[in-house]
Amino acid sequence: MNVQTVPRSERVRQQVLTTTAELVAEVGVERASIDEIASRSGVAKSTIYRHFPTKQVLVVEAAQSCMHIPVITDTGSLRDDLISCFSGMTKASYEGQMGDMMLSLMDAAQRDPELNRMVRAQTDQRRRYATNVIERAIARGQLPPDVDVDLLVTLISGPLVYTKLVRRRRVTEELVAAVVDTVLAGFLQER
Amino acid sequence: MNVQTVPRSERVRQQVLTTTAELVAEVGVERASIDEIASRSGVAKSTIYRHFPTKQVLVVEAAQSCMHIPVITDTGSLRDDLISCFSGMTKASYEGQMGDMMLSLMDAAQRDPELNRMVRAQTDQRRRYATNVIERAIARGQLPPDVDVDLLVTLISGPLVYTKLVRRRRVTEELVAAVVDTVLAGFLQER
DNA sequence: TGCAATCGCTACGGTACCGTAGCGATGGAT
DNA sequence: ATCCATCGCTACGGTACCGTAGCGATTGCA
Repeated sequence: MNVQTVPRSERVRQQVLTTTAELVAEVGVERASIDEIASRSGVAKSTIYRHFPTKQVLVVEAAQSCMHIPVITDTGSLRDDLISCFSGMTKASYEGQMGDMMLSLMDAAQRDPELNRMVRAQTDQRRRYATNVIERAIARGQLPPDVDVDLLVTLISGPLVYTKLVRRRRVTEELVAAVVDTVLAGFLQER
Repeated sequence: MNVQTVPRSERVRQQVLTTTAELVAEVGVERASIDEIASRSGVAKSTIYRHFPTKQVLVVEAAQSCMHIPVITDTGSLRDDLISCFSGMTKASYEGQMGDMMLSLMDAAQRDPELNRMVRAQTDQRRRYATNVIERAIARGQLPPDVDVDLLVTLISGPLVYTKLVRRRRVTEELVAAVVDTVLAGFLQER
């Protein structure tokens, strides 16, 4: 059917990865067992071990496979770019499957060096996106050059993450806008 | 030695609870086993089951046993009260043992109704403390009466929780002050 | 000092999971 | 149509954990 034939091996591999992500989202990293992944995915356990040497590796790859990259805009308006940036990151990190996996991944990362590197890399990447947006605004003179960029990023990221992971509420576009507006107002006034 | 003799039963019970908290802080809820708690605490496994019917109950009680209540001040200064309030809550919830337990507790709470009730009760309690401080300030006319209290609490709590749980950095008194100052500045200017 | 409650110890049955192995079946490229 | 890589299936050894049971030892109060 496909003009571009997908290798059988790759199909199986993807099936295992998506099933793993589903199960981790449901029951967490620790309670997600290879046996369950096997029976759910229809892929034999032995086949899973032919693709992934261990459960840790499988979980890490599964998590990576469903991390989307947010789109970064450059409209010239700091406010709009920030809202767009953080809305995108929220969708990518805290909605759907990824949202259900996040807490368990972060917990497991406290004890699994491999997972830890992945989670931290992801966090740093997110912060870098925001930092870039802010530094462009500084270059345009929309923010004073001595602004505490790190604090600014934390002040915006924090409430969104907190709303999702601690309060377990949806992070709406309105919330993102309210957070950005209030924080920017605070930063612009304070000096 | 003690004038007030502590019942033997109570000593053992406390020993089990503190050991459980320690182990959960180390390896998380899922990997904390009764056998390990028994050998670490020096309390026999059979004795543990004489006190706690199941592991879930034990974990819940252990977590509750090391939740401290922050002291709430009322100095008349909104800024100072907020800083004091959130510094206290940070110490109580995100430092020491509790800090190491938090992520795993929140993750486990996603699947354990008992734990979930406890974590949410704790979160709500924290928010109520902050809400009270803010409403006192509104009564004093230090904030406009139509302030979005919920958003304000989220804007302050969020960055602190994010700093601790996601970035895994210490929440310093300076950070609390910087967050409170910036957020308050944003709220006071915005109208 | 005696007695009843409580404890520690050891062992057990049952379950769930990990990761491996062997073998027959399948499927897709040639 | 053939053939080799890949798969599914079943079974296994080993480990870890849960929660229970029985019994002898200890503790602390009377």
